[in-house]
Amino acid sequence: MREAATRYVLLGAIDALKAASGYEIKQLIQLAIGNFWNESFGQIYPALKDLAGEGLIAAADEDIGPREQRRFKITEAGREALSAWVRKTPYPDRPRSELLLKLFFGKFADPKWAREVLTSARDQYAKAQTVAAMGFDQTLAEDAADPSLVYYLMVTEAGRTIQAARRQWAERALEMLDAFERGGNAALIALVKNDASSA
Amino acid sequence: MREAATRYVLLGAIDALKAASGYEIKQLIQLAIGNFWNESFGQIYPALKDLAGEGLIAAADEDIGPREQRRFKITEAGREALSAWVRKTPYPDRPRSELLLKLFFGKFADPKWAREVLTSARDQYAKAQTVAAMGFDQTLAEDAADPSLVYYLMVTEAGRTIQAARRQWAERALEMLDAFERGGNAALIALVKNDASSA
DNA sequence: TATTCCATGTAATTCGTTACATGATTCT
DNA sequence: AGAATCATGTAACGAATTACATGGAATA
Repeated sequence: MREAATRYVLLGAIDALKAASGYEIKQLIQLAIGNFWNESFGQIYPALKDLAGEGLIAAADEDIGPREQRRFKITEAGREALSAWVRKTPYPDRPRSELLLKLFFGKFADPKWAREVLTSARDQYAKAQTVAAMGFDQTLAEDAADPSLVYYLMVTEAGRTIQAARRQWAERALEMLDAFERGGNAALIALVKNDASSA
Repeated sequence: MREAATRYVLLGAIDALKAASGYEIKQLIQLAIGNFWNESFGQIYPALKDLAGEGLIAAADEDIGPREQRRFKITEAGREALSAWVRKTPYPDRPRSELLLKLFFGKFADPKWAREVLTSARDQYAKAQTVAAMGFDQTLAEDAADPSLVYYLMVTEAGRTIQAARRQWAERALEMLDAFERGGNAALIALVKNDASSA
Protein backbone atom coordinates (compact mmCIF):
# COMPACT_ATOMS: atom_id res chain seq x y z
CA MET A 1 0.00 0.00 0.00
CA ARG A 2 1.12 3.47 -0.91
CA GLU A 3 2.34 5.37 2.08
CA ALA A 4 0.86 8.81 2.52
CA ALA A 5 3.22 11.59 1.51
CA THR A 6 1.92 14.25 3.88
CA ARG A 7 4.29 13.56 6.75
CA TYR A 8 7.30 13.67 4.47
CA VAL A 9 6.26 16.94 2.88
CA LEU A 10 6.16 18.38 6.36
CA LEU A 11 9.57 16.98 7.20
CA GLY A 12 11.03 18.41 4.02
CA ALA A 13 9.41 21.79 4.52
CA ILE A 14 10.63 22.01 8.09
CA ASP A 15 14.12 21.12 6.96
CA ALA A 16 14.07 23.70 4.19
CA LEU A 17 12.95 26.41 6.63
CA LYS A 18 15.33 25.22 9.38
CA ALA A 19 12.46 25.71 11.84
CA ALA A 20 8.81 26.17 10.98
CA SER A 21 5.27 26.36 12.34
CA GLY A 22 2.28 24.72 10.72
CA TYR A 23 1.26 28.02 9.27
CA GLU A 24 4.65 28.66 7.75
CA ILE A 25 4.79 25.18 6.30
CA LYS A 26 1.47 25.75 4.60
CA GLN A 27 2.77 28.97 3.09
CA LEU A 28 5.93 27.36 1.82
CA ILE A 29 4.03 24.52 0.22
CA GLN A 30 1.73 26.92 -1.56
CA LEU A 31 4.55 29.12 -2.74
CA ALA A 32 7.18 26.61 -3.71
CA ILE A 33 5.31 23.50 -4.79
CA GLY A 34 1.73 24.72 -5.07
CA ASN A 35 1.83 23.75 -8.71
CA PHE A 36 1.83 20.08 -7.90
CA TRP A 37 1.11 19.70 -4.22
CA ASN A 38 -1.05 21.02 -1.40
CA GLU A 39 -1.91 20.28 2.17
CA SER A 40 -4.71 21.58 4.34
CA PHE A 41 -4.46 22.60 7.99
CA GLY A 42 -6.75 19.73 8.82
CA GLN A 43 -3.90 17.44 7.92
CA ILE A 44 -0.91 19.52 8.86
CA TYR A 45 -1.58 20.04 12.55
CA PRO A 46 -2.47 16.45 13.45
CA ALA A 47 0.49 15.23 11.41
CA LEU A 48 2.85 17.57 13.25
CA LYS A 49 1.63 16.13 16.50
CA ASP A 50 2.27 12.60 15.27
CA LEU A 51 5.72 13.43 13.94
CA ALA A 52 6.67 15.02 17.25
CA GLY A 53 5.38 11.95 19.07
CA GLU A 54 7.59 9.74 16.95
CA GLY A 55 10.61 11.95 17.48
CA LEU A 56 10.99 12.88 13.83
CA ILE A 57 10.61 16.55 14.69
CA ALA A 58 11.11 18.46 17.93
CA ALA A 59 9.89 21.76 19.31
CA ALA A 60 12.29 24.55 18.34
CA ASP A 61 11.51 26.76 21.33
CA GLU A 62 10.74 26.07 24.93
CA ASP A 63 8.40 28.91 25.84
CA ILE A 64 5.10 27.38 24.91
CA GLY A 65 2.57 30.16 24.87
CA PRO A 66 -0.95 28.75 24.70
CA ARG A 67 -1.84 29.92 21.24
CA GLU A 68 1.47 31.07 19.94
CA GLN A 69 3.45 29.80 17.01
CA ARG A 70 4.84 26.40 17.68
CA ARG A 71 7.92 25.97 15.59
CA PHE A 72 9.50 22.61 14.98
CA LYS A 73 12.84 21.54 13.71
CA ILE A 74 13.69 18.25 12.10
CA THR A 75 15.64 15.64 14.05
CA GLU A 76 18.28 13.27 12.80
CA ALA A 77 15.71 10.48 12.86
CA GLY A 78 13.43 12.72 10.81
CA ARG A 79 16.11 13.29 8.23
CA GLU A 80 16.68 9.58 7.95
CA ALA A 81 12.99 8.84 7.58
CA LEU A 82 12.66 11.47 4.88
CA SER A 83 15.71 10.22 3.05
CA ALA A 84 14.42 6.64 3.10
CA TRP A 85 11.06 7.75 1.75
CA VAL A 86 12.53 9.85 -1.03
CA ARG A 87 14.58 6.92 -2.31
CA LYS A 88 11.56 4.66 -2.73
CA THR A 89 10.39 4.81 -6.32
CA PRO A 90 7.50 7.24 -6.52
CA TYR A 91 4.02 6.06 -7.32
CA PRO A 92 2.80 7.23 -10.70
CA ASP A 93 0.36 10.12 -10.54
CA ARG A 94 -3.23 9.49 -11.33
CA PRO A 95 -4.40 12.89 -12.40
CA ARG A 96 -8.05 13.81 -12.41
CA SER A 97 -9.27 16.72 -14.43
CA GLU A 98 -12.87 17.74 -14.07
CA LEU A 99 -12.41 20.18 -16.93
CA LEU A 100 -11.38 17.49 -19.40
CA LEU A 101 -14.07 15.19 -18.10
CA LYS A 102 -16.78 17.74 -18.74
CA LEU A 103 -15.37 18.55 -22.14
CA PHE A 104 -15.44 14.87 -22.96
CA PHE A 105 -19.15 14.93 -22.29
CA GLY A 106 -19.44 18.23 -24.12
CA LYS A 107 -22.34 17.16 -26.28
CA PHE A 108 -24.55 17.38 -23.22
CA ALA A 109 -23.95 21.12 -23.20
CA ASP A 110 -23.34 23.23 -26.29
CA PRO A 111 -20.51 24.93 -28.21
CA LYS A 112 -21.13 28.24 -26.50
CA TRP A 113 -20.55 26.60 -23.14
CA ALA A 114 -17.41 24.90 -24.43
CA ARG A 115 -16.06 28.20 -25.68
CA GLU A 116 -16.59 29.75 -22.28
CA VAL A 117 -14.84 27.07 -20.29
CA LEU A 118 -11.98 26.93 -22.75
CA THR A 119 -11.35 30.65 -22.82
CA SER A 120 -11.50 30.87 -19.05
CA ALA A 121 -9.15 27.90 -18.77
CA ARG A 122 -6.77 29.46 -21.26
CA ASP A 123 -6.69 32.71 -19.31
CA GLN A 124 -6.01 30.88 -16.06
CA TYR A 125 -3.26 28.84 -17.65
CA ALA A 126 -1.69 31.95 -19.11
CA LYS A 127 -1.65 33.58 -15.70
CA ALA A 128 -0.23 30.44 -14.11
CA GLN A 129 2.39 30.33 -16.81
CA THR A 130 3.73 33.79 -16.02
CA VAL A 131 3.72 32.97 -12.32
CA ALA A 132 5.66 29.79 -13.04
CA ALA A 133 8.17 31.70 -15.14
CA MET A 134 8.67 34.20 -12.34
CA GLY A 135 9.18 31.37 -9.91
CA PHE A 136 11.92 30.03 -12.12
CA ASP A 137 13.78 33.32 -12.28
CA GLN A 138 13.42 33.78 -8.55
CA THR A 139 14.77 30.34 -7.76
CA LEU A 140 17.70 31.06 -10.01
CA ALA A 141 18.46 34.34 -8.29
CA GLU A 142 17.83 33.44 -4.66
CA ASP A 143 19.26 29.96 -4.31
CA ALA A 144 22.36 30.27 -6.48
CA ALA A 145 24.50 28.62 -3.79
CA ASP A 146 21.95 26.15 -2.49
CA PRO A 147 22.84 22.45 -2.81
CA SER A 148 19.20 21.88 -3.77
CA LEU A 149 19.36 24.29 -6.69
CA VAL A 150 19.29 21.55 -9.36
CA TYR A 151 16.18 20.05 -7.84
CA TYR A 152 14.47 23.38 -7.38
CA LEU A 153 15.17 24.31 -10.97
CA MET A 154 13.89 20.96 -12.16
CA VAL A 155 10.53 21.26 -10.47
CA THR A 156 10.03 24.92 -11.34
CA GLU A 157 10.94 24.03 -14.90
CA ALA A 158 8.28 21.33 -14.76
CA GLY A 159 5.73 23.94 -13.75
CA ARG A 160 6.77 26.18 -16.60
CA THR A 161 6.69 23.46 -19.22
CA ILE A 162 3.39 21.97 -18.15
CA GLN A 163 1.63 25.29 -17.82
CA ALA A 164 2.85 26.33 -21.25
CA ALA A 165 1.59 23.07 -22.70
CA ARG A 166 -1.79 23.51 -21.07
CA ARG A 167 -2.11 26.98 -22.49
CA GLN A 168 -1.07 25.79 -25.90
CA TRP A 169 -3.64 23.04 -25.75
CA ALA A 170 -6.43 25.41 -24.74
CA GLU A 171 -5.65 27.60 -27.73
CA ARG A 172 -5.60 24.59 -30.00
CA ALA A 173 -8.91 23.36 -28.62
CA LEU A 174 -10.45 26.74 -29.35
CA GLU A 175 -9.23 26.50 -32.93
CA MET A 176 -10.89 23.12 -33.17
CA LEU A 177 -14.10 24.55 -31.84
CA ASP A 178 -13.91 27.39 -34.37
CA ALA A 179 -13.46 24.97 -37.22
CA PHE A 180 -16.31 22.83 -36.00
CA GLU A 181 -18.70 25.73 -35.68
CA ARG A 182 -17.68 27.01 -39.08
CA GLY A 183 -18.05 23.81 -40.99
CA GLY A 184 -18.92 20.86 -38.76
CA ASN A 185 -16.88 17.66 -38.58
CA ALA A 186 -15.62 18.10 -42.13
CA ALA A 187 -13.92 21.41 -41.39
CA LEU A 188 -12.64 20.04 -38.09
CA ILE A 189 -11.07 17.02 -39.75
CA ALA A 190 -9.54 19.23 -42.41
CA LEU A 191 -7.95 21.35 -39.71
CA VAL A 192 -6.33 18.53 -37.79
CA LYS A 193 -5.30 16.61 -40.92
CA ASN A 194 -3.80 19.70 -42.46
CA ASP A 195 -1.71 20.57 -39.41
CA ALA A 196 -0.54 17.01 -39.02
CA SER A 197 0.85 16.91 -42.56
CA SER A 198 2.50 20.32 -42.33
CA ALA A 199 4.27 19.38 -39.10
CA MET B 1 -19.06 21.88 -1.54
CA ARG B 2 -17.87 20.23 -4.70
CA GLU B 3 -20.17 17.52 -5.90
CA ALA B 4 -18.51 14.19 -6.62
CA ALA B 5 -18.03 13.51 -10.30
CA THR B 6 -18.20 9.72 -10.14
CA ARG B 7 -21.93 9.35 -10.77
CA TYR B 8 -21.75 11.58 -13.82
CA VAL B 9 -18.84 9.72 -15.33
CA LEU B 10 -20.93 6.58 -15.07
CA LEU B 11 -23.91 8.27 -16.69
CA GLY B 12 -21.75 9.53 -19.52
CA ALA B 13 -20.06 6.20 -20.04
CA ILE B 14 -23.37 4.36 -20.10
CA ASP B 15 -24.72 6.83 -22.60
CA ALA B 16 -21.67 6.49 -24.83
CA LEU B 17 -21.96 2.69 -24.79
CA LYS B 18 -25.78 2.74 -25.17
CA ALA B 19 -25.90 0.01 -22.53
CA ALA B 20 -23.11 -1.03 -20.20
CA SER B 21 -22.17 -3.11 -17.17
CA GLY B 22 -19.90 -1.95 -14.40
CA TYR B 23 -17.07 -3.90 -15.88
CA GLU B 24 -17.52 -2.40 -19.31
CA ILE B 25 -17.72 1.10 -17.86
CA LYS B 26 -14.43 0.57 -16.11
CA GLN B 27 -12.86 -0.54 -19.36
CA LEU B 28 -14.17 2.44 -21.27
CA ILE B 29 -12.92 4.86 -18.65
CA GLN B 30 -9.47 3.34 -18.75
CA LEU B 31 -9.31 3.32 -22.51
CA ALA B 32 -10.89 6.62 -23.41
CA ILE B 33 -10.15 8.95 -20.52
CA GLY B 34 -7.58 7.02 -18.50
CA ASN B 35 -5.20 9.89 -19.09
CA PHE B 36 -7.11 12.14 -16.77
CA TRP B 37 -9.68 10.05 -14.95
CA ASN B 38 -10.16 6.72 -13.22
CA GLU B 39 -12.70 4.94 -11.10
CA SER B 40 -12.36 1.79 -9.03
CA PHE B 41 -14.91 -0.99 -8.74
CA GLY B 42 -15.34 -0.08 -5.12
CA GLN B 43 -17.01 3.08 -6.32
CA ILE B 44 -18.61 1.95 -9.52
CA TYR B 45 -20.86 -0.78 -8.21
CA PRO B 46 -22.33 1.08 -5.26
CA ALA B 47 -22.82 4.13 -7.45
CA LEU B 48 -24.66 2.11 -10.06
CA LYS B 49 -27.01 0.89 -7.39
CA ASP B 50 -27.66 4.45 -6.25
CA LEU B 51 -28.22 5.73 -9.76
CA ALA B 52 -30.69 2.96 -10.46
CA GLY B 53 -32.48 3.73 -7.22
CA GLU B 54 -32.83 7.35 -8.29
CA GLY B 55 -34.08 6.40 -11.72
CA LEU B 56 -31.17 7.94 -13.58
CA ILE B 57 -30.31 4.58 -15.11
CA ALA B 58 -32.37 1.44 -15.63
CA ALA B 59 -31.59 -2.23 -16.15
CA ALA B 60 -31.17 -2.97 -19.85
CA ASP B 61 -32.24 -6.61 -19.62
CA GLU B 62 -34.81 -8.46 -17.60
CA ASP B 63 -33.19 -11.86 -17.11
CA ILE B 64 -31.22 -11.27 -13.98
CA GLY B 65 -28.88 -14.17 -13.55
CA PRO B 66 -27.35 -14.11 -10.06
CA ARG B 67 -23.82 -13.30 -11.05
CA GLU B 68 -24.21 -12.32 -14.64
CA GLN B 69 -23.53 -9.02 -16.32
CA ARG B 70 -26.01 -6.42 -15.32
CA ARG B 71 -26.22 -3.87 -18.07
CA PHE B 72 -27.79 -0.49 -17.58
CA LYS B 73 -29.00 2.17 -19.94
CA ILE B 74 -29.41 5.83 -19.22
CA THR B 75 -32.88 7.29 -18.68
CA GLU B 76 -34.19 10.66 -19.74
CA ALA B 77 -33.81 11.86 -16.14
CA GLY B 78 -30.24 10.63 -16.23
CA ARG B 79 -29.51 12.59 -19.38
CA GLU B 80 -30.91 15.72 -17.77
CA ALA B 81 -28.90 15.25 -14.60
CA LEU B 82 -25.73 14.75 -16.61
CA SER B 83 -26.43 17.78 -18.76
CA ALA B 84 -27.04 19.96 -15.72
CA TRP B 85 -23.79 18.81 -14.13
CA VAL B 86 -21.73 19.34 -17.24
CA ARG B 87 -22.90 22.96 -17.51
CA LYS B 88 -21.73 23.87 -14.03
CA THR B 89 -18.30 25.45 -14.21
CA PRO B 90 -15.71 22.79 -13.44
CA TYR B 91 -13.62 22.96 -10.32
CA PRO B 92 -9.96 23.64 -11.02
CA ASP B 93 -7.75 20.57 -10.74
CA ARG B 94 -5.38 20.28 -7.87
CA PRO B 95 -2.77 17.95 -9.22
CA ARG B 96 -0.47 16.02 -6.95
CA SER B 97 2.74 14.58 -8.23
CA GLU B 98 4.76 12.35 -5.96
CA LEU B 99 7.53 12.33 -8.53
CA LEU B 100 7.98 16.09 -8.47
CA LEU B 101 7.65 16.11 -4.72
CA LYS B 102 10.46 13.62 -4.29
CA LEU B 103 12.60 15.47 -6.81
CA PHE B 104 12.04 18.65 -4.85
CA PHE B 105 13.54 16.90 -1.86
CA GLY B 106 16.21 15.40 -4.08
CA LYS B 107 19.10 16.42 -1.85
CA PHE B 108 18.02 13.72 0.58
CA ALA B 109 18.95 11.13 -2.02
CA ASP B 110 21.73 11.57 -4.59
CA PRO B 111 22.25 12.42 -8.28
CA LYS B 112 22.38 8.75 -9.24
CA TRP B 113 18.92 8.26 -7.79
CA ALA B 114 17.65 11.36 -9.56
CA ARG B 115 18.98 10.12 -12.86
CA GLU B 116 17.21 6.83 -12.39
CA VAL B 117 13.81 8.28 -11.62
CA LEU B 118 14.11 10.80 -14.42
CA THR B 119 15.09 8.31 -17.09
CA SER B 120 12.37 5.93 -16.02
CA ALA B 121 9.86 8.79 -16.02
CA ARG B 122 11.02 9.89 -19.45
CA ASP B 123 10.60 6.39 -20.84
CA GLN B 124 7.13 6.11 -19.39
CA TYR B 125 6.15 9.49 -20.77
CA ALA B 126 7.48 8.56 -24.18
CA LYS B 127 5.41 5.41 -24.17
CA ALA B 128 2.34 7.30 -23.01
CA GLN B 129 2.97 9.83 -25.71
CA THR B 130 2.82 7.29 -28.50
CA VAL B 131 -0.28 5.75 -26.97
CA ALA B 132 -1.89 9.18 -26.83
CA ALA B 133 -0.98 9.85 -30.45
CA MET B 134 -2.51 6.54 -31.47
CA GLY B 135 -5.64 7.40 -29.55
CA PHE B 136 -5.88 10.61 -31.49
CA ASP B 137 -5.64 8.91 -34.86
CA GLN B 138 -8.14 6.28 -33.80
CA THR B 139 -10.66 8.84 -32.64
CA LEU B 140 -10.27 10.62 -35.92
CA ALA B 141 -10.86 7.46 -37.93
CA GLU B 142 -13.59 5.80 -35.90
CA ASP B 143 -15.82 8.66 -34.89
CA ALA B 144 -15.73 10.73 -38.07
CA ALA B 145 -19.50 11.14 -38.00
CA ASP B 146 -19.98 11.32 -34.23
CA PRO B 147 -21.51 14.52 -32.87
CA SER B 148 -19.00 14.29 -30.03
CA LEU B 149 -16.01 14.26 -32.35
CA VAL B 150 -14.89 17.80 -31.46
CA TYR B 151 -14.91 16.96 -27.80
CA TYR B 152 -13.17 13.63 -28.26
CA LEU B 153 -10.48 15.28 -30.33
CA MET B 154 -10.04 18.03 -27.77
CA VAL B 155 -9.42 15.67 -24.90
CA THR B 156 -7.21 13.30 -26.86
CA GLU B 157 -5.28 16.33 -28.05
CA ALA B 158 -4.89 17.33 -24.41
CA GLY B 159 -3.39 13.95 -23.66
CA ARG B 160 -0.98 14.29 -26.57
CA THR B 161 0.11 17.78 -25.68
CA ILE B 162 0.59 17.14 -21.99
CA GLN B 163 2.44 13.88 -22.47
CA ALA B 164 4.75 15.52 -24.97
CA ALA B 165 5.42 18.34 -22.53
CA ARG B 166 6.18 15.92 -19.75
CA ARG B 167 8.63 14.05 -21.92
CA GLN B 168 10.27 17.25 -23.00
CA TRP B 169 10.59 18.30 -19.39
CA ALA B 170 12.15 15.00 -18.34
CA GLU B 171 14.75 15.36 -21.05
CA ARG B 172 15.46 18.91 -19.98
CA ALA B 173 15.76 17.89 -16.34
CA LEU B 174 18.31 15.26 -17.33
CA GLU B 175 20.32 17.94 -19.13
CA MET B 176 20.24 20.00 -15.98
CA LEU B 177 21.46 17.04 -13.97
CA ASP B 178 24.26 16.46 -16.46
CA ALA B 179 25.39 20.05 -16.20
CA PHE B 180 25.26 19.93 -12.43
CA GLU B 181 27.29 16.75 -12.20
CA ARG B 182 29.78 18.11 -14.68
CA GLY B 183 30.37 21.49 -13.05
CA GLY B 184 28.10 22.07 -10.08
CA ASN B 185 25.79 25.04 -9.74
CA ALA B 186 27.98 27.20 -11.96
CA ALA B 187 27.62 24.91 -14.95
CA LEU B 188 23.94 24.50 -14.23
CA ILE B 189 23.32 28.23 -14.14
CA ALA B 190 25.30 28.66 -17.32
CA LEU B 191 23.08 26.11 -19.03
CA VAL B 192 19.76 27.66 -18.11
CA LYS B 193 20.95 31.23 -18.65
CA ASN B 194 22.39 30.35 -22.01
CA ASP B 195 19.23 28.72 -23.27
CA ALA B 196 17.08 31.53 -21.97
CA SER B 197 19.03 34.11 -23.94
CA SER B 198 19.12 32.05 -27.15
CA ALA B 199 15.35 31.53 -27.00
C1' DT C 1 -7.76 -30.53 -13.19
C1' DA C 2 -5.71 -26.23 -12.18
C1' DT C 3 -5.19 -21.67 -13.43
C1' DT C 4 -6.41 -17.49 -15.36
C1' DC C 5 -9.70 -14.15 -16.70
C1' DC C 6 -14.32 -12.22 -16.41
C1' DA C 7 -17.55 -10.22 -13.27
C1' DT C 8 -20.06 -8.45 -9.25
C1' DG C 9 -20.16 -6.99 -4.97
C1' DT C 10 -19.04 -5.58 0.33
C1' DA C 11 -16.21 -3.99 4.22
C1' DA C 12 -12.47 -1.74 6.24
C1' DT C 13 -9.57 1.75 6.23
C1' DT C 14 -7.31 5.78 4.89
C1' DC C 15 -7.19 10.20 2.99
C1' DG C 16 -8.50 14.83 2.50
C1' DT C 17 -11.54 18.71 2.67
C1' DT C 18 -14.59 21.63 5.04
C1' DA C 19 -16.60 23.68 8.76
C1' DC C 20 -16.15 25.16 13.10
C1' DA C 21 -14.08 27.07 17.49
C1' DT C 22 -10.86 30.04 19.55
C1' DG C 23 -8.03 33.84 20.40
C1' DA C 24 -3.97 37.06 19.52
C1' DT C 25 -2.21 40.83 16.80
C1' DT C 26 -2.24 44.42 13.43
C1' DC C 27 -4.33 47.77 10.67
C1' DT C 28 -8.04 51.41 9.60
C1' DA D 1 -13.66 50.12 18.22
C1' DG D 2 -14.09 47.08 14.47
C1' DA D 3 -12.21 44.44 10.73
C1' DA D 4 -8.79 41.73 8.74
C1' DT D 5 -5.15 38.66 9.25
C1' DC D 6 -2.33 35.46 11.74
C1' DA D 7 -2.41 31.15 14.03
C1' DT D 8 -3.67 26.62 16.08
C1' DG D 9 -6.49 23.16 16.56
C1' DT D 10 -10.79 19.53 16.38
C1' DA D 11 -14.79 17.18 14.44
C1' DA D 12 -17.52 15.55 10.91
C1' DC D 13 -18.08 14.11 6.65
C1' DG D 14 -17.23 12.38 2.16
C1' DA D 15 -14.39 10.29 -1.24
C1' DA D 16 -11.42 6.68 -2.85
C1' DT D 17 -8.43 2.79 -2.57
C1' DT D 18 -7.63 -1.79 -1.12
C1' DA D 19 -8.60 -6.15 0.37
C1' DC D 20 -11.56 -9.60 0.46
C1' DA D 21 -15.38 -12.92 -0.93
C1' DT D 22 -17.62 -15.28 -4.51
C1' DG D 23 -18.29 -17.86 -8.53
C1' DG D 24 -18.80 -18.73 -13.73
C1' DA D 25 -16.30 -19.45 -18.12
C1' DA D 26 -12.44 -20.30 -20.78
C1' DT D 27 -8.00 -22.31 -21.44
C1' DA D 28 -3.77 -24.93 -20.74
